[in-house]
Amino acid sequence: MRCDIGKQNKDNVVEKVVSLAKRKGFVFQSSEIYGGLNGCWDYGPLGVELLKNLKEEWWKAMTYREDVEGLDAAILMHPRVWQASGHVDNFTDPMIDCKQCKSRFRLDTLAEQISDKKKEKILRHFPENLSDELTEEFKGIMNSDESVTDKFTAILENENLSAKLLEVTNCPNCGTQGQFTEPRSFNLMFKTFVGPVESSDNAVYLRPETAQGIFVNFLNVQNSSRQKLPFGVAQIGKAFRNEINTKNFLFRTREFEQMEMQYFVKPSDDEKYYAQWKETRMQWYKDLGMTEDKLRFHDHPADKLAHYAKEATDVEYLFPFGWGEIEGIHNRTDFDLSRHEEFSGKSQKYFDEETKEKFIPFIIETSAGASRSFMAFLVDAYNEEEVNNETRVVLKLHPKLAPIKVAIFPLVNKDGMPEIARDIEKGLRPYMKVFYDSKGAVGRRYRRQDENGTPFCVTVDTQTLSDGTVTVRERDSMEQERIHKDELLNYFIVKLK
RNA sequence: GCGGGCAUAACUCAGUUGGUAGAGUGUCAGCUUCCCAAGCUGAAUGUCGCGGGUUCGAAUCCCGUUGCCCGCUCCA
Repeated sequence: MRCDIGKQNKDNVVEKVVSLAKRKGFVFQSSEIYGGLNGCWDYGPLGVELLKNLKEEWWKAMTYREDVEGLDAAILMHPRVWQASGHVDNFTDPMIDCKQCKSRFRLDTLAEQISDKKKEKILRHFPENLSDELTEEFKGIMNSDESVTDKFTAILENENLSAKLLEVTNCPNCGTQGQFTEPRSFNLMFKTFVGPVESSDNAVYLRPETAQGIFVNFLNVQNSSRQKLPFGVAQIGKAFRNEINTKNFLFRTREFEQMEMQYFVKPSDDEKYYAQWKETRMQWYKDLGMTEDKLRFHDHPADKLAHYAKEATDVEYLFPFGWGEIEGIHNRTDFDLSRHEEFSGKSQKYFDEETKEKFIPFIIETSAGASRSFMAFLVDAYNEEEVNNETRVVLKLHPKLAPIKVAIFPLVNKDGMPEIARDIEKGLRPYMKVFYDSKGAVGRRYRRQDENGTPFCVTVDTQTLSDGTVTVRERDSMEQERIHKDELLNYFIVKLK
């Protein structure tokens, strides 16, 4: 019972944020007037500012330093890139469902869920009912030196034998036989075509990650920037994955934006820089005001690492629906550059002047989700407070992230106050995103800005007319101080630094 | 992809046994207001997600579809 109530409250937060996001212009559903497009979202006037600020903070933190260069690679890349990266082969998940108990299994891990004894038994009886041709294929696999699990998996992944084996395999969950659906294969990459003709000869993919654009430019960047190891290359850009399920607002979408930095190091330095970047990246979220208690590392256990990784951890944020990854930090070893060297035939080695050694660098990857961070910052900022027996909705966004930095009001819309307020607006506008409002009661205007996350409101009142000072109201504390209008620009520049 | 829930104004929702839609909030215009959203007057807004069907008549019943949420699954 208590659980259910808790869940309801949690769900409400996401719903409230989605509702607020639409109402105030942060996020709209893609193609909404046509009924929407699954898993795609548009950023509205305030959302695009928040997203831009978020990316800018990342860009400054990650590239305004001696040892990191920026890059913006094309979304479309040579198809061989994705063969080298492993995405063509590994980015697919053939899956089956048990019609009886509705359990779903990945074909490549199904064998692990069945005992060796059982598998041997199934395989022993399997040759029955096979055509001669298939029997040959079957024997070929069985005569290898692989483990029984690998043999079983090999047959499951064999186009001709798979269905036959599934017929005689029991569901690991409910034990029912012969109730598996056909394996469905999903390649999570979006495919399209270069040029006017749609044929497999000119198929290309929308990149499923920005990282490969960095890897293939490793030597270009290194040569042109004269960088020496260790150094990094950073990039912000869209990536696309044809996810089976989209979920949780901006958290799992088919089109999303990444902020990735690949740090090239001597192989012997990998652990040092992996640890260093872990801390640096975690601190970034904290510095931008994300609640510390809702941040943690989730280290990947050694047996669950991706094929390219030696070490991996996620920076996770406690969303209303649970912990979710907002950034991955990986030690990718020399996997990527070695693969590209192999597939392109172009040496990717680095020559170390000091030791006179030639080697392929290791890569420490920091891969942050811009869209996911956006959602995390938004959810984290959402607050409802009781003020004078009323609920105040306020987005406590860090001033650096806030879409609008300063709102400027005349206390009343007469007596020369609007003119002064307009002058103040004009003076600040070239330096920061400002907003002018003269409509309705001033309290209402304050609350409206609270919902937008605007950290400061300037109000021109009667006293301004005589001594030139205005009130500056701070969003979170709702406290005011008087500042001379000519000091405002400096005041805010310091506050927003 | 499976199962469940939901879909009515910008937002949150109401809509009785089928008779062509309402409220609150918000928005806009004006008045009032010297500092924290509920003062006054007035106004705009919906082919009731979309497409079929049943019916004299569908927001309401049936089928399909799309989207969102939850669970499972998945997330190299």
